[in-house]
Amino acid sequence: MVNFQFDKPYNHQEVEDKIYKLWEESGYFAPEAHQPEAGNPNSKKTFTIIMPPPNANGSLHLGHALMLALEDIMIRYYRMRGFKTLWLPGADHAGFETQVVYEKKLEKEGRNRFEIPREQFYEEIWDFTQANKKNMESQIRRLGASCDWSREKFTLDEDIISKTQDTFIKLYKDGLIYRGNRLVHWCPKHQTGFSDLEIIHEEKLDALYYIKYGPFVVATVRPETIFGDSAVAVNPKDKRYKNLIGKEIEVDVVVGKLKLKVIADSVIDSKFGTGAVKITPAHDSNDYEIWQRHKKEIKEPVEVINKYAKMDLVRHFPRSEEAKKYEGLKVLEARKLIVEDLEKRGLMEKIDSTYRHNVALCYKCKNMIEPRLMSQWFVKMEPLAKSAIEAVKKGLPAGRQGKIKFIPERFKKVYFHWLKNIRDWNISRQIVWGIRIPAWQCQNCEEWIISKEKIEKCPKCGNFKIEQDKDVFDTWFSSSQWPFLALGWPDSKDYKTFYPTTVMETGWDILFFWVARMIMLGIYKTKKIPFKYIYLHGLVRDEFKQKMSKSKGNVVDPLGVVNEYGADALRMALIIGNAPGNDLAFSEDKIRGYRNFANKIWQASRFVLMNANRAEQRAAQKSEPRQRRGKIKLTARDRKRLKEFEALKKKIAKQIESFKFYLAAEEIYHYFWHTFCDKIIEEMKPRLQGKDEKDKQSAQFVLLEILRGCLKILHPFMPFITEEIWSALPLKDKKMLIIEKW
RNA sequence: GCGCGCUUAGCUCAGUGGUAGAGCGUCUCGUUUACACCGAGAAGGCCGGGGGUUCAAUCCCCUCAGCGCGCACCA
Repeated sequence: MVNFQFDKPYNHQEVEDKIYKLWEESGYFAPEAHQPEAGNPNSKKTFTIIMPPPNANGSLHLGHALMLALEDIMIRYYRMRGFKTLWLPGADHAGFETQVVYEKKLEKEGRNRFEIPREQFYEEIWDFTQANKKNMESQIRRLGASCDWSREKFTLDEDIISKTQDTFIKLYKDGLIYRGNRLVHWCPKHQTGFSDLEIIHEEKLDALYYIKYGPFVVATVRPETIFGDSAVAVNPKDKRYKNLIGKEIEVDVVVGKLKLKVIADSVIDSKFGTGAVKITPAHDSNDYEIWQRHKKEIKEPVEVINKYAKMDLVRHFPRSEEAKKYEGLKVLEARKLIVEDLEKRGLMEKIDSTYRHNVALCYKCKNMIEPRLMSQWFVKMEPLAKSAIEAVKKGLPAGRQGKIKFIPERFKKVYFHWLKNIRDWNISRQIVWGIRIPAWQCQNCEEWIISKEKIEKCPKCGNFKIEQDKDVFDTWFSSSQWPFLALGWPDSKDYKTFYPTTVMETGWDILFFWVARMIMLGIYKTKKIPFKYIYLHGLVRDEFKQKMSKSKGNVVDPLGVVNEYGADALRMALIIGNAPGNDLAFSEDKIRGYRNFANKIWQASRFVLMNANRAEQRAAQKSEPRQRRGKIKLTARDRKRLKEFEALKKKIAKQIESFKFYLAAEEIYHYFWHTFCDKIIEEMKPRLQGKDEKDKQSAQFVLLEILRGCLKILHPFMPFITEEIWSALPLKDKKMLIIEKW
């Protein structure tokens, strides 16, 4: 009789932690430890995934669980196929994101980041992320991820910081980074500037004010910016204003009178409003663009709103009593006041209160973005974007590298569209938590010196008052270099062995933030594509297809699910029915279904093993199927069953290799339950009870043979239960299932 | 404004140029010693509307509608 007792029903809680420990102790997560044998056709091939490093500022969510499930399926499959397989885990310091999380914590404690010295603030967040990182790592383990912990990297490891700064320096030397005084998306709450990607647009109902403006009437939603106006613009073809173009006009702006030029620009739509627009280059991005084109005609931008989104007027209108009234008012308060003042003076022509338009908001706090003129470091994107387009369209010319492929393909279009219309990237952030920009400025002559080392003396004017830029990089600037930096570029063995990596698997929501930029900077630094495939998964939503969010209270904690139903069930629930790029509806019913499936596997295995006799067990110890079969004569029907199974195996292999995990998982689920259990086992029952020894042997052989095959196929999807059952199979010199041949 | 996606059984979704599929749910039956986290069976769909290509369309093309989403410097 078989020498094991399976619990009934299957108890994942007793199995999962134990199995993960065994894997980890075995060392098989590292490519060195599962070194494929010679003679294996795949033994020289590598399969590499760099794990998108989760933010070390909280717990894992279902999106992480999906990412881990997908990547672990690939990794386990290719490991079992004899590839040299590396899955490199990491953790992200996640600059701005983490600082915001930490600031919220400070707020609860009644503290504020601006009261804390920079170094102390950094230290505190460091400790905070280290604690979170540990927690996160244990959560990743709970989900069964077979990643190589010995190679884990953190985005603030010393070498990563240093090499990120090197990239900045190289870009600067190549003329791809410049210091630009430009209009930047500024969040008054978070007190930092952003790139174009960190703002969102939302439609809003606002009033459109028609203001008498010298000889014009201009329409604006932001009358409070009138103090900073630099010009008035019309369309060059607009007959109404033709003879005013180029003239200077005088405008009453309550706190004083402004002398402004009338300029012509073709972006002005003569049908909108009155066809005349007041131009405020310091506080509006359109107006800024117009200023860029008409610098010689327009007077310099005047900033009348400060970084707290409050009025800052008096310095521009020192003699005006009215200006004092406005000083320090918040933008909306100032708007109310200026409307009143304009009305008092009879300067308000009319107010259209039904105006719908899009406003820019901070993606994090959803407060209004206040565009500000600021000096920041910008990356010139066009040349980088060009190579990134080529890498997907034609492949890189260097070293005949193939094209990067998208799964699903439709994201290619979105990718191209973004890259073709790309604008320069502001990488300066006015926060503390991140990699310091290696740039120094002479406080005397304002010269910038780019250097990782401290600069003592200005090379231009000889002054000794030099200060380092207080800003840090946009996190995505370092993240964009992650694949090659995490592998120890440029001379590590890992980099040489595993780069370019095979698959980049991540959410489509960070296609621009991360994926596109990894391709750009990867090619720029290494001359190679960073990965061959991009697999983009969708959002995990709740059972009603609602976005999960804390405020809605519909967030599902993956660890809670693991505790109750097991990691294997969770993985199946995340994979099945989830085509790449599509959002997934996640429900408790679904997980329950796959928990039941786990039990089904358990029970069927129990049955097969209880019915395998000693002879069969001895035979099963041989490694080759033909040896295993030995002298057993199979019936025609049994041979057919085995053939069917071989065909299924091939089909599933093909599905996995073409990234159709949702199909592969469903296929094996269906086969195991409704063919193996419902048909094969059922038809074997009378034979196992029968008197015909030969027929019995044939039946026993087929059952065991298909079971072991199913466990292998199932293993990438449901690694815990399959490994546990595998350990009970009667096999001699058995390896762990994780490194068995698929 | 530009672009993308979706519309198939009550729900969530697969799918293929040749008379419709899964899971969950529903209904009926069943306590056969692997499993009630089970088994046997059933009901349930003009595959969003219209047009076209084709011997044949849920699948290809056009168009309309509804929903969702991305990008975007129109005051």
